[in-house]
Amino acid sequence: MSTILDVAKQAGVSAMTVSRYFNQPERLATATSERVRAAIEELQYVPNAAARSLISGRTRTIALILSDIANPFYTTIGRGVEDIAQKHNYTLILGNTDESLAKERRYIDIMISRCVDGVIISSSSGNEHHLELLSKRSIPIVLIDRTVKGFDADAVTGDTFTGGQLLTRHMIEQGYTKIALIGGWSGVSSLDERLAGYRKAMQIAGLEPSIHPGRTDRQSGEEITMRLFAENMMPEAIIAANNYVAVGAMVALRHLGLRVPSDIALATFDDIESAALIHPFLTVVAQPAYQMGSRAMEMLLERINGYAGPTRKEVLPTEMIIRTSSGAPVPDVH
Amino acid sequence: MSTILDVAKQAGVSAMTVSRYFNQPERLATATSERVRAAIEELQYVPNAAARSLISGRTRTIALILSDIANPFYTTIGRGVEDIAQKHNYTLILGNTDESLAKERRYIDIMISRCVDGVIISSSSGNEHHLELLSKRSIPIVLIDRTVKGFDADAVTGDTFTGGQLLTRHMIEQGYTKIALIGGWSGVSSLDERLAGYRKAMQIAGLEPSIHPGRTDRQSGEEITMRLFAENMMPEAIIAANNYVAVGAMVALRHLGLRVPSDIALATFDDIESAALIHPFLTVVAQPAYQMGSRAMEMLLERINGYAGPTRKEVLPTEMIIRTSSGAPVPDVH
DNA sequence: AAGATAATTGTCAGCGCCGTCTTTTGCCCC
DNA sequence: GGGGCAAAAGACGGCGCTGACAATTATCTT
Repeated sequence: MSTILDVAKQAGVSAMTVSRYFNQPERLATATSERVRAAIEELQYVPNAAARSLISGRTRTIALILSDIANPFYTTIGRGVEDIAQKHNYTLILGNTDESLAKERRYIDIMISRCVDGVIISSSSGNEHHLELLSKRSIPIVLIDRTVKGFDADAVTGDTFTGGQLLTRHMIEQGYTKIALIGGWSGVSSLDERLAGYRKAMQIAGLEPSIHPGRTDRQSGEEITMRLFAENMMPEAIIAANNYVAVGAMVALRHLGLRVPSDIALATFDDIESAALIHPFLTVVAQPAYQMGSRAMEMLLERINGYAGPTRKEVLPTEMIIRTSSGAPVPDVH
Repeated sequence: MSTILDVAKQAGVSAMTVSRYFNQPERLATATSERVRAAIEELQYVPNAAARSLISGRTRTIALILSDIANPFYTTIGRGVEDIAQKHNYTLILGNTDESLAKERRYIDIMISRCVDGVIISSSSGNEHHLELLSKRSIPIVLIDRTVKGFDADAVTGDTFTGGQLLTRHMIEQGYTKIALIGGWSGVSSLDERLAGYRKAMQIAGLEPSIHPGRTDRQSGEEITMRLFAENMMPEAIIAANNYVAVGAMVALRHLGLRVPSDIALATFDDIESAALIHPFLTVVAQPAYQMGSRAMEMLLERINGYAGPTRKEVLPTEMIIRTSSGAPVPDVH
């Protein structure tokens, strides 16, 4: 609407003086400052961010790129990122990729074009090609939840290898021997780690792994579970690659008339907190999603503010929460 | 990094020609076009969005301002908005207000400063003051989930008055007479409507309403429920103002050693889909959150693209989903 | 083949703001 | 009261891009 020049005219000063009102207020005489303030208020002037960042090259904007902004795990991450961003006067751009590399690629271009000051991304990529585009332009990146092979950057992840191992061992301790791992695919670090943890625990126990990859969404969990029984695999326990796969599995099991945990045990990764509070049911390896988000944002801010040291890989501890779905006696209401 | 001038030099043309490559490609000779394309590729040129919008005044950005981006109801709305935005090449800025008018106000300034092309907002405001700032600058607004008294704008809401009435009547039909409404506060349209629906149903049945306002978060639901029993109100049924309040109520009830629905019935608004799929438990009045989001974005796009007709108020139907928490015999697994 | 028309490309200025440098003003001291 | 200095305010250009118009080239027409 009104520009800096309008304000200047109104206050009877030069545009530069108005600019200083915002950027170096201590350099203005009190009387001038007050005149400018009044003019700004009267004209309801708000500086144009585009013009500012055209000069500064900075936008006080960061991008958060996730595969599904409706998944409680990611929204909790988002909440963590936003809280810190807001505290530091950064604005958040949100991108949803649906695990599509093409969409991810598109967002990268948008981020470049918009000169975001930094990017937090949970990349579906096995290779690193896209992300190089950002770092080539020295846009700081923090990887979250998933690392990318061959691409070195700050990263915040959960210790999902240990989580996978614990979860599998827990199932074994319940006396199950036919334990199937369903959903997820190779190439995505967090899923690979879960898989590795599962394999290790199975191997130690001398059990045959039974791996059924797919995607990470609900439908995939449903399909794989249905297939499992259609093909007469009849596992005694299912470990789902993530929360949505578990939800899909539950739907399928109900469909099949199977009761959890009496007919079959189920466990997964990434807690759905609201569901657990309503009804503590799913045994999970929970990752500290909020903390992952806030920590990632903090690390990004450090980079934005000039930290140029070696990349940092923060692996946050995961926590196994035993509830009823895995068939264990639950010590207490959690 | 590289500017349009670098590309122009590289391709041996003027900057304007490069600009046309993006904006009016049909006006370039094929050979020129190809030379420009090559130069762009070689330099990995990406146009600077700030410079563009400085001229055009448009940013292909819209803002989504919600009270809690981690609440499944709002994230589903967000997903709906994002899907449509992405399809039309719009980028999403996210704002989280925690029901704070101050934060809401701050975001409004940020939106103005960033020249967003439109705003979708679920305002916590009873009065309309902030939003006028946007409309004064002719930034299109679509209200979502909540309307604002005295402020006329396009709006997408759920029919939560009818929902509230149905839910209350449902409780009454289960034979409950002491039915408490908890959480939420006056001034927020969607909560007021729920309240009105509740009142009406209670009145028709000749029952005494029992209203215990608060906030919309989990903690509030927990506190109010605890207080209800501390003060010996002993309701037979609780209707929570929204999903998070219900989650809080569940936590409190479990704490109190009460079983739902045998000791007390519970129902609420806004489904938590993943929770329901894991375990169909909470009776709810569900709003079509995804559709609300996508519809709001579509309406916003129409405004952005010049629609200047009268404001539209879309009230989407809600659906009562009867599950076990309300004590009704559940017809079938839902 | 000259003039007219259309297609293609270029020039220049300016969007709103701020960095840099220059000018003006106010103040102090002897 | 004038010289010297610091504080305060202004002038100017340019960030990267595109709109409006101008200039150039190609394509027709008769």
